[in-house]
Amino acid sequence: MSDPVKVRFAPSPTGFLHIGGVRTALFNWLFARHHGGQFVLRIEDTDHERSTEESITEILESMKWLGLDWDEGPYRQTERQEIYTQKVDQLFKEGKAYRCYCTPEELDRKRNEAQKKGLKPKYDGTCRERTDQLEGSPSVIRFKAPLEGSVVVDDLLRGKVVFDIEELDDLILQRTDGSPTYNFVVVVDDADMGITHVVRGDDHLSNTPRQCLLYDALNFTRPKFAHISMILGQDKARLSKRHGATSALAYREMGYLPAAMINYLARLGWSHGDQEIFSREEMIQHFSFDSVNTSAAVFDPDKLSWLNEHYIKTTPPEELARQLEPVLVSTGVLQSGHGLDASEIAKVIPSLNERAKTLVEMAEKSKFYFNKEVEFDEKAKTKFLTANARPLLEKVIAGLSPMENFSAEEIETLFKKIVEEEGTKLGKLAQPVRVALTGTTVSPGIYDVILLLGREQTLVRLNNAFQAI
RNA sequence: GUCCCCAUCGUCUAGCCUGGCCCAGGACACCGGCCUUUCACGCCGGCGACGCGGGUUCGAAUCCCGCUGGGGACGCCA
Repeated sequence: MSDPVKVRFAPSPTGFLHIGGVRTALFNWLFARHHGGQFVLRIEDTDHERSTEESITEILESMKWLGLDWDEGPYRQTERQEIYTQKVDQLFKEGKAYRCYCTPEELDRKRNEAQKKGLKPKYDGTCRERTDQLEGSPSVIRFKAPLEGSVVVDDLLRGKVVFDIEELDDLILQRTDGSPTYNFVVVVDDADMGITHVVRGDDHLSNTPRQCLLYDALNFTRPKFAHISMILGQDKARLSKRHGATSALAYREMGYLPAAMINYLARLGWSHGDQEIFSREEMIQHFSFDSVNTSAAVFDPDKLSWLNEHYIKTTPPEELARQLEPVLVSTGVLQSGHGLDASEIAKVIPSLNERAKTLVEMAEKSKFYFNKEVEFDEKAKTKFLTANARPLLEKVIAGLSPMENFSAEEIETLFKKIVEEEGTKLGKLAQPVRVALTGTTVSPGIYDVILLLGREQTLVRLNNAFQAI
């Protein structure tokens, strides 16, 4: 809790928010919360071509779902045009920027040529020293960067990273249409918003020296940088759609809990000794860049799944019920407007939370409880609801009907007694009953099922099965 | 191609900064067993790594150099 900290997450709205973005957001958020600082959300929508409103909506929805709350924003760069124009003018007047009339085609050609010769494909400075103004010709504004020396980027995670200025070129600040480019706005915005620490993906490290030069040219103090590693797919290639689901909301649809997602992503690159399970409070308390790894990490769906199972098991039933409810509706187990409240839904959870890896799985397994009509699995029916089962079911019905203390203990005593009388095994009795009550061979413990359904419903289902044989 | 980053079990990681406590610890996955009314859960056990080559040192996973490998950047994308 030393100096005030202000960080930001700045996604571009050109698609859904993916896992890698979430982790960047999370590290920013954790750092801010740990230091009692500010977390800003800024939408980098300077690319008119590809930015969409739907993306913005989805990004906000993802952040909310994951509980990554922001203190300022969401700012949108398209609404801040004025300040960019002003800063470009400033650089222009100070001789730190110039007009460039090279066409994209020309530049493309030069780049290819340079690359063919094995040279760095950078801008050759054709317009850097030109003094004439070509009225009416389209032009961009470029930054007149220093020509020699080196830039030292001081990274919190990697130490001092040195770049030779000769590797850099005069980047474009403003496009032909007058809109600013990323490397420029990011500097202006971060400085203007008072960002103290820029925490972002590794892929931005090589942009950083250019940005440092811009900070210097604009007389801004450079923020501190922390470039976190990227997330890779199982084949060690950059994580993309072909590795499966990469959008945050896709995980919500698949029935993952935000707590599991957050815990998983936090441990991807960050650690605190051998601890694997972290509450939000613990993460915030322990988070530090001192314990953040710099090597790239492979996304492991199995471990995410394990964490999801863990949180399904340990979240209090009523709380989990609130997260399960929309899934019950989306999977069609319940109709919207079902009228059940969380406490009613929560009743099935204790019997299911050790058997479901996701909320979707849990919803499917809870059908027997919410649907009054038993949906029979044909194979289960022919295998277990047989003539042999008839006398067994009959005894269960006879035993359950008058039972005074309708409890698991009493039911168990009854089952044991029937097994003994019939000279059979518990499995031979439990399976037919299970099929009669749930329609399938797989369910929670049979006594739990009976208790859950209640005596009345149990007897109805047992009788139906009995008569159908 | 050039520049930059990275390198411990299949995967996530602890250890590395401040060499000996590490013939390397934990977790996921996998395999075997136990428990058992189904399916799971759980419990117990097993398999499994310091990329390679040079140094420095009494001693290196830990420090230095090279190599190799992986990733990233080089856009009027962000």
